[in-house]
Amino acid sequence: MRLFNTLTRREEPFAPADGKTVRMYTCGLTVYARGHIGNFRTFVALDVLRRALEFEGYAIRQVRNYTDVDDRTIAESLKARKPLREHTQQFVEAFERDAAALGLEPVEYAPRATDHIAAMAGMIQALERNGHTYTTDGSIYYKISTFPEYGKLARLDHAGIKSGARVDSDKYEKDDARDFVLWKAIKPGEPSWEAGLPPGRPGWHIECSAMAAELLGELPIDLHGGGIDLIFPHHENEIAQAEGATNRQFSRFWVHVEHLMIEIEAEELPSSEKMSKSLGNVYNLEDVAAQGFRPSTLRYVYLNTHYRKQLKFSWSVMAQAEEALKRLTDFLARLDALPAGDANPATAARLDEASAAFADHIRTDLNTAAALGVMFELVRALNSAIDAGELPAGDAASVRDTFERFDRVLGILSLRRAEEARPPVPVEDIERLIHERRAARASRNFAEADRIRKDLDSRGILLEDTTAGTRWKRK
RNA sequence: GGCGCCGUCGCCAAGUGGUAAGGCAGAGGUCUGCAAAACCUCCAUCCCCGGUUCAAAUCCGGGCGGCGCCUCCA
Repeated sequence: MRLFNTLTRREEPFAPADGKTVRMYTCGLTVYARGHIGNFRTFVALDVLRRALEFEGYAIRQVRNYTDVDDRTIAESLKARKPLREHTQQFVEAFERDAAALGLEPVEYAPRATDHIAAMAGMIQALERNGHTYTTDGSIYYKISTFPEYGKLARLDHAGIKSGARVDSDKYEKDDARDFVLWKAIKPGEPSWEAGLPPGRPGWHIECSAMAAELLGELPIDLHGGGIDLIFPHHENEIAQAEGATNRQFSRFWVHVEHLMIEIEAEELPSSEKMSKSLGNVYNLEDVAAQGFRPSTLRYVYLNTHYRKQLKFSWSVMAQAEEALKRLTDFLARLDALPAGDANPATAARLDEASAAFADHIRTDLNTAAALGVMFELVRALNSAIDAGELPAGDAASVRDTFERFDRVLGILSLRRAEEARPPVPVEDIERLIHERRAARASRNFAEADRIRKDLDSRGILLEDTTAGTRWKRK
């Protein structure tokens, strides 16, 4: 497996340190609002990474956290006049629903930051012992000047950070503009913890360092991932914390996923901007459904672009993906109606070739777009073989196996299948109507046959007549 | 102002030194009660200008355009 490592800005061979289990930490959602499809691009990309590593035969121990205490979660819970925990709970649940809808595999640990305050306090105390901190007005800060390697991930030099055009908006007093807060002093109306520190609450960055070390064991962990916007300051600060506290490397590999972009309307020149809550240009899974699309289609859109490239999202792209996905599922459905006969030796060769090419692309920094291309080339070859009468039923199982193997990494076909299992019309009704329509067609009552098809069509079910009978699918 | 990424067919998108994957859309054809699906054929020389090389979409330089980070952010 070759992966692009942000630490070195190079593609490098990746394997877990112990050769067996990948210990990975991926930054999750800040639960002050429902996650949008830009957030989920990252989560799906990291899910594919997880699946690809499993495909390689590794076991996985993954942490994906919920940030449930920070300025925004607190502000929103105050606004909603709800306790912090209660307010964030609904977004944790929404995330879990959305994640399942997009076919994300469950992770081993999905901790909420507020359940791990003690681990954070412990790391802050270790940083104090190592001389990396100072306290001002009850808040504890990380003194960057004590960590010479600061900036090694983001590759920002000190001068660059200082001369930034923006003014630091943090209200707390810091010695140096680059210093960041580890623990914020208690403020009226805000939740606080003690945990052996002055009453207060954790800064944003400490949770990830602390939970990674607590849940994944000895540092360094194998891999840390997240959205590209987290490189600085979040991941840079995580490194300073974990390495300052333990004097060990934090993570061997860093993987970052590019943004999902959305077009800016009413601009003469084609331009776009990242989807983000602060820009107010977000769509979530509910909006996707309202446009008539299923989560599997979105997952396909995600995989059609390499994870390190900005993804140009639009509803037109979704419609294109839906058609592409149908081509795949239509092909798989054709496999059910193959003529009897023993396996054709040519099929196995074709399958092996495609499997090798597919694995090769996935192993090369997770090139899912190229891997999809392999899949479609195989579909065309096999469709041709069916038309030529060269793909007998004896080949069906191995063909299906091959696509199932691809899908263990992509997670698209199984997701679509799960969606199909809940069609808008009960399956018994569909089958009854197909039966009635067959009788009508047998007696050449085509008007009635067409009426039944139109009726189902209006309810979201398409009927297709094949030599092996009539089959149905969702629109 | 600093750091970095990107610009490939109408749309989405692989390819990063050896002569342009794939999907969608489109055109023509085969098949078909109709419809669909499928198949066949057609459909780009890679933003512009220089340079390096036997050979460049791929490397270098300069433009033009888009985007991100430097502040909360997936």
